[in-house]
Amino acid sequence: MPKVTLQDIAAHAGVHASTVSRALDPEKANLVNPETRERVRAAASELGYRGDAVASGLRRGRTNTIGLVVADIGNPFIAPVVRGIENNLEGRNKMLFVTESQDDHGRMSRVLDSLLGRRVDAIITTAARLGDERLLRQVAEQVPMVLAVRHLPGSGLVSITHDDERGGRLAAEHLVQQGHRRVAQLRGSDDISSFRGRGRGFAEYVEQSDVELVEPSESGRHPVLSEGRRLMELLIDEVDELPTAVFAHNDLMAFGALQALAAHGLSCPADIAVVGYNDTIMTEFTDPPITTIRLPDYELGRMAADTAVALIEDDHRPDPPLSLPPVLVPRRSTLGWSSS
Amino acid sequence: MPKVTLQDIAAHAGVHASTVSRALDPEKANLVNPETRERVRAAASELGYRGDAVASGLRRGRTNTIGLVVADIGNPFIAPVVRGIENNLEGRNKMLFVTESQDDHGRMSRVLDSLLGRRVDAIITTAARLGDERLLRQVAEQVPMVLAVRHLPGSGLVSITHDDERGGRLAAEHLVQQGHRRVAQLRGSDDISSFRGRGRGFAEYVEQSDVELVEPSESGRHPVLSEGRRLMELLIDEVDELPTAVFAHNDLMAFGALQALAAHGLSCPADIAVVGYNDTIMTEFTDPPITTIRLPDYELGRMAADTAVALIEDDHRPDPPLSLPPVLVPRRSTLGWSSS
DNA sequence: AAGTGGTATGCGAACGATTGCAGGATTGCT
DNA sequence: AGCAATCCTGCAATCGTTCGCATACCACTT
Repeated sequence: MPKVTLQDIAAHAGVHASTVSRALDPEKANLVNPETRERVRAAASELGYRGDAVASGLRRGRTNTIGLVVADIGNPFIAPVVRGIENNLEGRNKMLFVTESQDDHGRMSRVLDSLLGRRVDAIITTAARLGDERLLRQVAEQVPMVLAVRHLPGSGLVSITHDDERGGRLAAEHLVQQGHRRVAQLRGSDDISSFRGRGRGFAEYVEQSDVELVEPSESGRHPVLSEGRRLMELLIDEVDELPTAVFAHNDLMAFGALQALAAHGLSCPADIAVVGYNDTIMTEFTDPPITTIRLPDYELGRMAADTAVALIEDDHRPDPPLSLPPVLVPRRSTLGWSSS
Repeated sequence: MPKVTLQDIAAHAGVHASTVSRALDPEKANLVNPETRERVRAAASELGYRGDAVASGLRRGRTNTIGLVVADIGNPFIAPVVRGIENNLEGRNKMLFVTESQDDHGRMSRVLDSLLGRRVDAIITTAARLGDERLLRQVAEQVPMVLAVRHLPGSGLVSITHDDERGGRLAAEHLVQQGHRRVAQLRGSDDISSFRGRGRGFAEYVEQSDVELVEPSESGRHPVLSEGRRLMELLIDEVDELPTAVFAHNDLMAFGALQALAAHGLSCPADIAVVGYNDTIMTEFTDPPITTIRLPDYELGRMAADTAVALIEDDHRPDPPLSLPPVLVPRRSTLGWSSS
């Protein structure tokens, strides 16, 4: 089957290609005589016509595509965000280019360039890191851009994030309520806004509650299991008196902490309670199941897509940077502890 | 910044646009005088030229894009496959459209249509189900297509999969070696080739080893936790004598089975050993950790991309349908059992 | 009969890059 | 000096759609 074009239909229906174009465009179908319109549509479906989005994109200067840059496609927290974006776009018949920055500035720069070359109508990225400001702002001058999940404070870029400060506070609140008087936190990477938010929210609440806060001397380089274990070990080495609870900046690190505790003969929650972040599916399966913070990831994805589309359609930015509320999910890793 | 075109560079460098096009195309750069070539390149980078992939795509009939259809973006087994594809393509400066079929034939048909309209150079799908043959074959006539992970036996479509039959056999072999004489399996969806393969490989090996095979009267509708639990309950209800080991068609179902066992006061592995499939990260965290089958997902993604590119470049299909070898990862859910 | 307004269609020039063809300039050879 | 080969560049058409403009037709009004 050689591809069938507007010309073919035009010939088949005895009209000019431009008429076919109009007849097939819902926006302009009213400009063409109902009778011809029907004839054209019949011809189109008979020949199996399928518009050429590339040609259309060139002519209109709108491709109906959106570019997405994520740090790591394999990251389980990100998948629901991507789903949210895709599902939203599918309904608007736009398509999504997915790329990976791997938390590498150079690679980020390259994929952004590729996306611009592809003439995407907008770019969404969940991969922003402190230090990317200049690059991202420059891109944002050329195409509507939305920061999702991670944002860049003070950059003026449109963003839609989880309220991580509140998430950190929820964790602290929960621990304080359980009676803990000395708590610790294991931080994720310093150059990622979402971890900073968690850290700030947690620390602020703890301080204002007159509870002691201890921390290891380092932050996690990457928010992975081994880093959780390492930081927990570090903490055990460094402090004189152990905390009775630990807030890990994500579930993987929480599990790493659990391993470190076990290795030192400490039990959770009896000796030390543990809170994670993200409500990854694994938190239900661990022993003990881990108390964690649940985030509306899918919803965030949908909203990021909404925002991108809004930016495309009317070039004005939605006013307040949006942030979505997290929820605490209590499980045995904190519920079994009791001050004695 | 209004976009800069070949014309702009041409004007700036005092040559014709076609010369600019040649100078900038690595393939044809040798056709143009080294001196002019330099002048053109200088002008291009000075003006910040960035080719228009849309225009180029229209003219060349090649968009350097590939479409991917997955069943569920959130599925943790799929993420590494997507990464493999994306990482491979990134190096060839092609981009990936990602779409979701949600295991729905109608939706699959719609997204394939969209992809065709976008003039992708090839389509990769990990979402093929029995019953999709006609649709997929029809699409394959219009654009190179690769089935990944799931294939359609007898369809003649190019595919690259895991060797699930072997995976099933590995599970059986392991259990038989451990001394089990009566085993069961909890099947995933019937209309997905990878589950069928597991089922066949397992059953064949079990039979030829003169070990008794019992199964619940149903297969899982979706391969999820609740189905694993349901099938395990069903099995416990239905059989006179319980098996001493169960092969669940994926890790989630395995964990569901674990829950059902616990609910009936049965312990794993002492009473019943459990094997999962996929080596999802959760299998390490459960209690007990679950023996499972590990698959080279990322590698499969890379190879799927290779195959797609090969099909694009020379239209002949690589001869044998490829399938990649799985590996058994033994953990406590089977190692602690012993015949008495 | 001339003028006005509306509707339905055709015409042709874009969008930006690519490429077959042709021709001008240069070089080498006899 | 004459001729061919080689190298480099320009010309113009093309990919498939879209859209501003012009035009043709019809129906009314005055």
